[in-house]
Amino acid sequence: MLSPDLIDSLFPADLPGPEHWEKRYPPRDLPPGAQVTRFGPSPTGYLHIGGVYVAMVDADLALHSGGAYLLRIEDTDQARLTEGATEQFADGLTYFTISPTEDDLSGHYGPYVQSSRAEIYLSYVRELLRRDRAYLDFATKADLQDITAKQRAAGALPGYYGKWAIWRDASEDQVREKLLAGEPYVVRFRSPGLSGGRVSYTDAIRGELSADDNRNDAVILKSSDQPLRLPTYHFAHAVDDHLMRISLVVRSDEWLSSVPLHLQLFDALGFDRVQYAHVAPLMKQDGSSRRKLSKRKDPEASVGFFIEQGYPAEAVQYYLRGLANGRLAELPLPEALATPIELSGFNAAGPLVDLVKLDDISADYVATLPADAIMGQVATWAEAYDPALAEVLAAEPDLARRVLDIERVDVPNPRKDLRRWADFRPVYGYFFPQIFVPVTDPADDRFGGLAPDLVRQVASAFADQYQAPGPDVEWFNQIRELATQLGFAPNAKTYKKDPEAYPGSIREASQVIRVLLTGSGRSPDLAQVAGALGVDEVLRRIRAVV
RNA sequence: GGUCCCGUCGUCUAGUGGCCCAGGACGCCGCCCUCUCAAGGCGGUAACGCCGGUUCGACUCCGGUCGGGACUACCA
Repeated sequence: MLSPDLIDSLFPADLPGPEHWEKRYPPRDLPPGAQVTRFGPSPTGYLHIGGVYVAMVDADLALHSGGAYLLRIEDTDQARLTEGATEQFADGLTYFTISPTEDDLSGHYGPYVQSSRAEIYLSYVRELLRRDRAYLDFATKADLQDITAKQRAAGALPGYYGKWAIWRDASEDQVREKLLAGEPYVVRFRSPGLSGGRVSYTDAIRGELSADDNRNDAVILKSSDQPLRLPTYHFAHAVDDHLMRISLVVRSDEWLSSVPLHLQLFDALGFDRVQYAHVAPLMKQDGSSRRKLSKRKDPEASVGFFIEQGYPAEAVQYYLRGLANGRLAELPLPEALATPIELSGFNAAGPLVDLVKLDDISADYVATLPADAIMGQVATWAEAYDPALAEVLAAEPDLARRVLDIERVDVPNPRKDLRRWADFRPVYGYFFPQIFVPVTDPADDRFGGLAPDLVRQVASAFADQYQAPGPDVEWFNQIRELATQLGFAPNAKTYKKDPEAYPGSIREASQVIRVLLTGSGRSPDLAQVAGALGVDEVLRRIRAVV
C-alpha cells in the first residue's frame, strides 16, 4: 500500500474529494418509477443508425416515465477523435427528433462531455488509491506483450491479474524509483475477483444473467504521459452514471461481458449499482451468416445514409420502434409513435435491418401526407442534396404542386411512389423540362426489349396524329388505335392466349409512350401527364426517338 | 482457446404446456380490377436448427449438440 503522501503528490493539491461531487450532484427529485437514461456516443466516427436506435429507446423510456434523458459525449479516446463528429451526432439526432431533456445550458449534472470532467475522475481515482483499491502500473507495452506471450505459452487466460499483474504488489520503493525516473504509468483497479468466483445480476431485457467474476485489474486511468489525464470507458461509466444519477443504462450487448467489472467498480466506489438493459445490435446479412451492421461495409449503417436519401424521420422511427418492440410494428404509425417502448418487449436476438421493409413503411407514410407537406420536405431536402432540383422547384412551384396532386387528391388510393425525397427526381422529375433527359435510343432497356423498329413506329404513328387531352378527346384511344394498326393485341388476355401472334399487347405499346414521355416505366395516368406537359413538349419527347 | 449471449417462414415477429398439422406484417408468386404503370382487392408460398429427456400432451420446461454473435485493448 502506498503512503498517503506519495498518493497525494500525484494529484493537484486542491483536488476535491468525492464528498464534494456527491454534494454537487445530489440525487434527483423525481417521481417513483421515473427513469433517468443517457446515450453516450463516442465521437470517433459518424453516428451509427444503431446509435439512433438506442438513443430513441433512451429518450422514450425517460419521456414516458417522467424522468430525464441526456446526451453524454464520451470522448475519453482523444487519439481517435474525429473532426465534426459531435456536430454530426447533433444533426442526426435532431433529424430524428431525439433531444435531451437537459444539456450544458439547462442541466445541473454537467458538463456532459467527458473530457471536461477530468477533475471528477481524478478525485475518485485518488480515493481508490488511498483505499488501496487501485495501484500504479508502470508496465510498458513490451512488458504487456511479454506477459501475453507467456500466458499463451502457459495456456493461461489472457489479462492482467494474479501473478501476471507485475505491479499489483510492487513496493513503495519500486514505485518511487519509477516516479523519480519520470516513467509514465497507468492506474489499475485492484480487482477483488477470486478465481472460480461467479457473479449474477438481472438485466432488464434478458433477466437473470451470470458469468465468471472479473479478475482482471483493468486500467481505470490512462497513461500519465498524456496532456489530459482521462479514464477508460469502464471507470467513466461508473463515475458518470452515478454522479449524473442515471437509473437505467441502455447499451448494446457487446458490453455484457464487461458487466462483472462494472459491478466491482460500482461496489468499490461505494455507489449503488445501476440497472442495465443490454439491447441486441442491429444486424446485416452477410452471405450465409449475419454480423453487426458495419460502418465500413454498409452504407445504411450511417445515419447520413437515411438523411441523404431523404427518408422521412417518422418512417424510420416507426421502423426502428417496430424492431425494438415487435408489437409496435403491428400498430398504425401514429399510435406506434405514441405508444411507450417497453424493455420487456425487446427480443434478445439482434434483428436484421431490412431496407425493403423500410421502403414499404415509408411509401405508406408519404402517401398519407398532403401535397403541401411533401413539397416542403422535398424542397428542404433538395436544397442540401440536389441543388438543381431545388432550383427547378423554386422556379415552378405551381407545376410542382400540380404534379404532386396527380392521383393523390380526392382518390381512394393515393399513389405510393415516393419512399424518400431522393425519389422525387426519378419519379416526378420528367415534368420539368429543365431536368428531363429525352430517351433517344429505340433499343433502350426501358422499352422492355421491344424491337427498335417497332418502338420507332409506335412513336411516329403517335406523333403524327397527336391530339392533346381535352373534354372531347378520348385520349387513350390514340394509343389503342395505333396499337391495333401495328398489330398489338388489344389487351393482355388476348396476347397471353397466343403470344406468337402479336409483338405484344396494348400494354407494351403504351409503355413505349410512357417511357418516351417520362423516361420511366412507372408514372401516373398518361393522359394527365400529357396534359401537364403540353403539346409541344409531348411531341418533342416522342420525336426524340424517331 | 476461454467466458457470456442468442436460435419460429427469405426478413421482422406472435406464441409463457393443450386455443398451433403454428397467427400477422414485409417480400415473392398467382388471380382480380383497369384503356396503360403503379396503387388497391383476393389467394398462395414458406418456419418451430438437431438429438434426447420430463409430460397424457412440448414451439413452449430440462440436458446435450450444432450454428450464429459479442467480449477477451491505456477503443468505446
